Amino acid sequence: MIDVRRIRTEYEAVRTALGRRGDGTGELARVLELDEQMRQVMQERDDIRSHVNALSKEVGQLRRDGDVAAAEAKQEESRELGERERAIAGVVDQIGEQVRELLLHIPNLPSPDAPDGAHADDNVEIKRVGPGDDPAAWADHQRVPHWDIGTELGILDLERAVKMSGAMFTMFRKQGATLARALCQLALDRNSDAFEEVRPPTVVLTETMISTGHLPKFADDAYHLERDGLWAIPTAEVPLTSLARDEILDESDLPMRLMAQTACFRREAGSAGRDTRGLLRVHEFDKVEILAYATPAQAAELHADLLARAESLIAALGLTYRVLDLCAGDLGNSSARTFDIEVYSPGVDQWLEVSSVSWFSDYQARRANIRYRSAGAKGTETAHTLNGSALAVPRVWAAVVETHRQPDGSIRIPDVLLPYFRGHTEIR
RNA sequence: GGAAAGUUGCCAGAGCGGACGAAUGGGACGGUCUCGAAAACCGUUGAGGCUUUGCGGUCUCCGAGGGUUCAAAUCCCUCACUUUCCGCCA
Repeated sequence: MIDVRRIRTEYEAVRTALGRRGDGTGELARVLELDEQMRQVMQERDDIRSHVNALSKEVGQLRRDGDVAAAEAKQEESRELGERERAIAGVVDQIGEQVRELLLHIPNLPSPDAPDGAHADDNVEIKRVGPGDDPAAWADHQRVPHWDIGTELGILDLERAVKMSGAMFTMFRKQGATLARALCQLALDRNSDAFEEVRPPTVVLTETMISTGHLPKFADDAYHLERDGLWAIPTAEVPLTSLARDEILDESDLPMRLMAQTACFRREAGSAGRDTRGLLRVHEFDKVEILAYATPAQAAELHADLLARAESLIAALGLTYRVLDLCAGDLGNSSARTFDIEVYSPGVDQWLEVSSVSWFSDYQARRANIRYRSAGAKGTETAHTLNGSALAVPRVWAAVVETHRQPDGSIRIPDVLLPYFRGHTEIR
């Protein structure tokens, strides 16, 4: 949520920044108008309340003095004011709700550092490691899609997953299941130097989904357990961001770094028919997320660190990848700046987005009411939040299997995963 | 799922219609004393909105929401959570 005061005081700048997203600045003018109106009515309400409070004190005094007649006169006066107060207070509340509703739908301001652009095509590649999609770099035995490899080796059983749960659900078996687990374990182990491991709930309240910006705008993308008013999380970002909701952190505790492996659930409502084969787009998958709460001053350095950590994992798995600086028009709703890591996977001959590392400035923290207090300073400030996928299983699983397929059809297990493979060095 | 008790500031805990944003104790911070520290003593110590160049003014918040009243931490209703007991259970 953007700070209303910022809309009030820097209207043009906010409008211009939002304009860079390309999807219009819609209700911004309406917010400004309602806010103006609300402050006026609020002032009026507070004046009446002040008057009522004063009268009530006088009534108390008069009654103690035994002057019942005078007290009753004051009561009558106060009663009339009370009626007006109720009416005006109702208007304030109503406008307030309207403003909040509008604000919840307005996306975050892109960072000035985010490149210009309207579409994914305008994202800026800032780094490439390995051969990427150079056709000369890949052998025929690597040009087999993971669903074929998985079936051949008996490590991926999509048919039975569909029997249980329907299309776009998956099931790993044997060494395939081991690989899925090993990837998560590796991601957690490599970040345990600086991140606290958390195992949060995967089913959460509406308020928890609102805090990160997943609701109210994107309700169609999430699984909803209506009977209990709960939502299945699309990412561990959701519970981890609410961990500190409505709390005031100590500046000395910042940055606060958390990581969690959870199942992630996505309805993929808007992407029917795309990437339906194999593991590229699925309804449920495991992911290790790394997240930080920070002061504004710490944010840039942390953002770079999260990216470096996500990147080093991909590199350690021997995958070829590129890093994209997302343009303003392609940023997620809540993000001010995002770097994506895409792995090139030779079997499917595609760049796969495997990680998204974002800085949300104070957008989520304001929704979630997460503040911090500096030693000695008066009052509190809104914190910043950042997060990134350290490792999302299905696409990385696919890339590992396709990249490391040997001429004899077996899969070489990357060295960093060997500790989790009970002595095996290959999948066959 | 059933029953009982509870939810007040950083913590403990009082208050049970009017002088209560809230006693008291502890903690933390600052000061006096001291070569320094401890002890003692003094002081400060919640969050937020609107307004103001500033001093300040004003409103809201005692789990949440509603109600009664001139006036609610205090009375009434609903809900959530916590603890204990019973039931069920990986």
